[in-house]
Amino acid sequence: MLTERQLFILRVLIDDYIKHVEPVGSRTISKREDITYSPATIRNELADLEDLGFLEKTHTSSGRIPSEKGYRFYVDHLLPSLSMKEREIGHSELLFTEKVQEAEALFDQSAKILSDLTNYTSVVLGPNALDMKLKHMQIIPISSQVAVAIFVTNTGHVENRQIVLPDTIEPSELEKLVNILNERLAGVRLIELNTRIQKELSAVFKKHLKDYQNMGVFLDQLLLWSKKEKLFYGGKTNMLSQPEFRDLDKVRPLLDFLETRDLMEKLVSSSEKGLTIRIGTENEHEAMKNCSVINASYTMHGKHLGTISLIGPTRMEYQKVISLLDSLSKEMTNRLNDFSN
Amino acid sequence: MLTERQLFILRVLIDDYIKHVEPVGSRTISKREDITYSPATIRNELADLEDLGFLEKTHTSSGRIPSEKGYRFYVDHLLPSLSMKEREIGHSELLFTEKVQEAEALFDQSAKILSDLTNYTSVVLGPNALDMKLKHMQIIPISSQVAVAIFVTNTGHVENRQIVLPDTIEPSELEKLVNILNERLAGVRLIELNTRIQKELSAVFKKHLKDYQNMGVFLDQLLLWSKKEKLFYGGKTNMLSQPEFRDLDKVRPLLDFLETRDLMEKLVSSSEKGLTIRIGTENEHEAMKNCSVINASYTMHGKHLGTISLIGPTRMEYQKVISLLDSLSKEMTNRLNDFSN
DNA sequence: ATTTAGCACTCGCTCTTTAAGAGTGCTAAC
DNA sequence: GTTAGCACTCTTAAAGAGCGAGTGCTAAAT
Repeated sequence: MLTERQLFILRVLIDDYIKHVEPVGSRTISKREDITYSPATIRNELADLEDLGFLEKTHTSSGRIPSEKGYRFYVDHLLPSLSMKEREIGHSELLFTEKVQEAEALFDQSAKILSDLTNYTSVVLGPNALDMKLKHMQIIPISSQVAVAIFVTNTGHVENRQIVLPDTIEPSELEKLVNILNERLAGVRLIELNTRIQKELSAVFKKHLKDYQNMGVFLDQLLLWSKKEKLFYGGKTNMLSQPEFRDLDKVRPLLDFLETRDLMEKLVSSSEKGLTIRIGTENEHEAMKNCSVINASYTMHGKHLGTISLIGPTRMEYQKVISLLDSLSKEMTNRLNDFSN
Repeated sequence: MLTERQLFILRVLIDDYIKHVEPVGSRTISKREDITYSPATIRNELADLEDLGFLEKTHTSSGRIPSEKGYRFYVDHLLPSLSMKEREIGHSELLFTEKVQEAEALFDQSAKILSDLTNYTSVVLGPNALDMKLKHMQIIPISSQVAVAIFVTNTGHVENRQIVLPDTIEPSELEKLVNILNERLAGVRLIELNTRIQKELSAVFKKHLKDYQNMGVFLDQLLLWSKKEKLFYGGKTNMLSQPEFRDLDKVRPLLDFLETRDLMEKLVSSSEKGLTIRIGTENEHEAMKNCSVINASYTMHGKHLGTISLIGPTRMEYQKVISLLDSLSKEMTNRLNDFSN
């Protein structure tokens, strides 16, 4: 268990390091007005904190920098109360240029705003369209063999794909099929269409469709969902201006990471509501070992839809960033719910 | 006018510089087997070529590097015949993983292949969907006030947007409107829909639609095209491994440029068929002053659809890249035309 | 009239040395 | 328990030496 003084010193040190991005020595800390101990005393405390794993040295006679454990402790126990939150909230409303009409524009702008305000990189993970409910579907033939299948969701999202029409299928049959699907499956989440069809509609098909046999492959093709959630970026290159990434060999993996969809999706996904912070190796990827990721989820009618995330160096300004992310995700939630009125 | 020998030396020098990315001195050139002159002679020629503006020095006693004018001359007059082209062509067919079904996947893969093969950055500018012809349109109400408008083109592309339904409009009227549009405007390019309606359909509307007056704003909203051509990237971060961009302050503007849609679109657009090369400042942007851009257009039924482009340092391997780009754009053209069979 | 050998000279790089500065850990005194 | 003092470590920046690549010019050779 840490003493009051240790807690205090740890917090002061991390605050200072976050601000100046340079190892902090005992003298620097002792210079603060609210500190009554001498540098020597502080040195002793620092040595203890280092032994406990909260601090590190860059070399034998350097000042201290926070370790990953230090940051974790700082984030969990030492963050100043989010009292300044109020001030920021007023802000974020103003930041959206004019009124944002479509959800995509909202996501895009949110990411941009966040990265502009923080100078870090931000990502918004869009809602998974496949979780939306089918409003209407349609198949529009393009040529004798190719058609476009279109699915409109209750949220106004449109999924579409090209499909190959089997030779055997007749236009009238196709129409019947579409009618059945629309009648029976409206309101079903896209992702569930497949199972619902198999469970409930084979009888109906058998009754109304002539060559039901050949339909199987066609239906599979029609309902083979592949698209992933969309990602909206802000400040992709901001990492380049962070002092700890001044080195090309260190930024490269990071930028490559940002460009790799799968990794980003995994990084930024979080089923949890609210706010999660992952520090350094907690992100479980080499390229992210010097970064922290903060995910905040936005919702619609209380349901988790997606996340807005910030990626920055481990010594990011947690306090500022957290309150920002918190208010921004709430603002997104508000606006999204406004859309649906 | 340059002498034979000057031409020869200029070409050898640029070839060497492109290969080794280091200033080339007289000794290096004289060491080549097919050179019979002494370093001193070459020094004289080099001085002349420098006076003529084809070469530069990095400092008073360094070897020479090509100037922008030098590269331009090299590209225009000195490029070895594209005899190796044949060899590459066989290649590019094989490089596509399995069969590519949709156009988007083709563009994406082409960009990836190109950047993998060159280690530079590549961009494919997708076709402008607004140049495609309307196959079918539809308006699907989501709520009492919001609807989704969907336009399917003859190429199977789907454009969609959300629109606000005026209170005054009745469902039956909406249906009529859509029917009229589909009957009268099938085969018209999306971009032209607006003018066609204004020119030819006002009479029809007046006849069939009740509140034709209020329709104006609604139609404007419906046909307000904003989407731009899509961009597909490959090797976005490849520039980081180019020796001339080892410096962070030099890459930063470049990467920022790559992320700026407007600039990229302008950079990569070219109405010309075939292949265009822009070197350094010819790209008319500070961030691109040390880069060359090569655009190759791909077509469908002989019509220019879009471009596949390569962005690399001015000392890129023009020969290799040009032949690659040439065959790749042709391959894209082939495959696109196959789709439409 | 070219071409070439020779040579002095210029830069850029790398390596070493030096000195200054920041910071630590330890000891002994307060 | 706290602190002053001090030896020691490590980093950084600056200065200087030496090397190598390359040039430009001159004078001789072809």
